[in-house]
Amino acid sequence: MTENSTGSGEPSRTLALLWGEPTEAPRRKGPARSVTVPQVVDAALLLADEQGLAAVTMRAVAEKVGVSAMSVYTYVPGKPELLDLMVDTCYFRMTRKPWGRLGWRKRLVAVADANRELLSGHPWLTEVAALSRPPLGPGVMAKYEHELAAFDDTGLSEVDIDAGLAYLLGFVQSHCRSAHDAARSTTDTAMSDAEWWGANQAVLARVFDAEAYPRAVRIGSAAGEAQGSAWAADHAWKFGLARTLDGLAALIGDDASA
Amino acid sequence: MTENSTGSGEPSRTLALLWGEPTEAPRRKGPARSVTVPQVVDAALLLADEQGLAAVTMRAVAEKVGVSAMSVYTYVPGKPELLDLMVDTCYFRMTRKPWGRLGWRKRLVAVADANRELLSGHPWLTEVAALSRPPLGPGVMAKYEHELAAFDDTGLSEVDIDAGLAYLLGFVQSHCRSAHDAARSTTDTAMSDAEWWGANQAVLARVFDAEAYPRAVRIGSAAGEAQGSAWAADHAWKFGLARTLDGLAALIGDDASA
DNA sequence: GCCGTACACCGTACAATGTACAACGTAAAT
DNA sequence: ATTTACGTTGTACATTGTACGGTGTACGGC
Repeated sequence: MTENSTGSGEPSRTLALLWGEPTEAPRRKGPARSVTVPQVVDAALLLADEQGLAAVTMRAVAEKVGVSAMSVYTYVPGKPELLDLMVDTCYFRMTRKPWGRLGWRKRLVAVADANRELLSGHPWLTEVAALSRPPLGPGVMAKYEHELAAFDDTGLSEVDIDAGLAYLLGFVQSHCRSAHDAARSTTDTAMSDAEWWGANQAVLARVFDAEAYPRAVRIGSAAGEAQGSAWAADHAWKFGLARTLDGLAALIGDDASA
Repeated sequence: MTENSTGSGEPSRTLALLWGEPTEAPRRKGPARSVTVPQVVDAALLLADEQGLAAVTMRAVAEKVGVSAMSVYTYVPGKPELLDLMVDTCYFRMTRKPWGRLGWRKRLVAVADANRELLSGHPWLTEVAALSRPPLGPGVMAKYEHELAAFDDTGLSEVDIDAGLAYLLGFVQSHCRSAHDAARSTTDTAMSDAEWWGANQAVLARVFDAEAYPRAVRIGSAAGEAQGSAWAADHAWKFGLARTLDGLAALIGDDASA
């Protein structure tokens, strides 16, 4: 195990798990299973949401569902597959309202907002979810289908729709990852931005040639002061989303926006 | 240790390390140090570049520089700080040509290309480098200053320049992260895209309702076939970069591009 | 010249992780 | 009643970051 990467292991076994094992012969030989796969996944999700991805250990999940550590392996082939299931489950539970008569721009804003909300509720997703080659479960498929539909009336080619959606989601994921670990660095060091700046200022003053970095000093402090750190994330969001939509508008041709 | 997060520990100590310890009294009491901090960092960089971030263990670094595992801690407070040093060193070594008379669009393309090249040469950077609150070392500062200068004649406000740069870099990082772990998933499973698809097709055919996901099937296979997987990354790059620049152009006002 | 002290270095040890392995028990199939 | 397949579990191992204490070295003050 090298990393928290998703999507390793025997693929067909993983797929069967993701889709709920439809080949399940209802009667088996041995003793009855004491829990279910969704219970295991839910336990892992609870741990990740409440205490972060690092708290998702096989032993912790096992204890949460009330079995021994090794029993988890009878439900799930290993930790990477468990992560796949967690991701797909999160995707599956997103609410998906039909698009109705909204223009493409409002649709894409809705896609972005929904993904931002998802990643705010499950920050660990930014550390785990791969944009490319995700686990092909029902959640991923439903999400993909629904978000593709947001591009229905844009007139883009199929390849461009795929690329455009990936681009939009890439922005959201990148933003949320930054916002998330900015929030975490102020949280789990128990050190406010002001304190951190104060602690470093002494060293910086001794070592730092302000004349060598005029723009960095000017713009960095301007950006730093203007943004109360909590507000900063919101500003970056509005800025980035507007840029992203304008960039796509240049490709689509803005007929009926607003 | 929870994660490969950068930037923990006593901040002033880290800063002094980053800036090469200018308070260094040249003569000390005990025996001479057998190696130097840059040697330690270079060893770690070599490991990361050649065998991935997971190969950067304190023991491996120690062996590479020829000391015992615990001796590394006399050069570096801990692993997070070592990662900070690695990141800052990579940034510091980027080539920075003065911008001359290029228009803003070409400048931003150059910024994006340079960062893409950086992240291609050091893929582990996408797993470690935080866009927000990076280690304030000389490399980070020089890079920041140089890239801010690319916005010099755009007429943007200071806050917008900062946001615009972050937006551009966010795209590059997001793209390279996807490209990198797409490449890795075809590499380290020893399974080509074709094999992977073949292995999954049987299960998917049994479980998958093609009528439920018309767009996903159509667009997904269109995008999949059109892209020979190696070509896909390049296409996504060109697409995304064009969108990003168009998005910024909508803010800047395109006077003299090309 | 001598010695105390500060510091570099190192071996050992510990807690946490994913998971391989084998023993044990249970319930359906024969 | 015996076989057989499978769920459950305890133990064990390799790997990680790093805390701790011991050992030796070289400089500063006498």
